[in-house]
Amino acid sequence: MRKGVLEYCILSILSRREAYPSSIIDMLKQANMLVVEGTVYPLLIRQKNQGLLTYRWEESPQGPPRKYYMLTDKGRAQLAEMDVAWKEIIETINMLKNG
Amino acid sequence: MRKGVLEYCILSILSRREAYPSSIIDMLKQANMLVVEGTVYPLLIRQKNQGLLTYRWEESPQGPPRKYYMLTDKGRAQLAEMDVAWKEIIETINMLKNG
DNA sequence: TTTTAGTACCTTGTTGTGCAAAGTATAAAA
DNA sequence: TTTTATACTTTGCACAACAAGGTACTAAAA
Repeated sequence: MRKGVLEYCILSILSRREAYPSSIIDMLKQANMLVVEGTVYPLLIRQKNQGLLTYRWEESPQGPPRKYYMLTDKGRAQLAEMDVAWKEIIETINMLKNG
Repeated sequence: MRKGVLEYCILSILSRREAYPSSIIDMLKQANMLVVEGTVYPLLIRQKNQGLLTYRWEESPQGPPRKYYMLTDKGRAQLAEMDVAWKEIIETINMLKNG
């Protein structure tokens, strides 16, 4: 069931602060939202191509440079829509369960 | 985002009472969970093949006979697991949004 | 100076889900 | 007997998630 909400999770994470893919994966793992690189990298690229995200390179203290992603205005608008949609889904489930 | 929770929705509907596919689709539509036949029929067959559902034929007052689906014990157990998983997903989203 | 270890980003091929569209079948009304 | 309404089913496509493997940069160890 977690599958469908991944896009929402990533926008939510980036709404708090910019982050690079490896750290996003770590955050999702810590939140019990297990995912793998092969899922997250293409998803970030898709969201960037939709104009929801943008990024900048930054040198790392150790290792190769990091690609810091952040929300665009369009991404913030999309997140606001998804906040509404998410509440509706929760309502819907409650309705189906309780009548 | 609705996509991933369809299986859960159907088990939830059938936990209240048995139902035939056309009426399940109507219930989902009324709950703003828009779906189409080409999604629901294969899903019901999948859940039946997994042993989560069973069905019986019943004559309709008008039109062709209806295929009434109902939960098996295994289906009820699966639903209980999904109830837990669903709560966890809601918690996870909250955590990602608020830290 | 070459190799290894650690970190980070990316791609390819497979699988399964959701959907549009078309198809089959029953029953009753026109 | 054709149409209308209801109901179940199948086919082919598109795309998302994943496993697995690949590329590349940096620093420390050999």
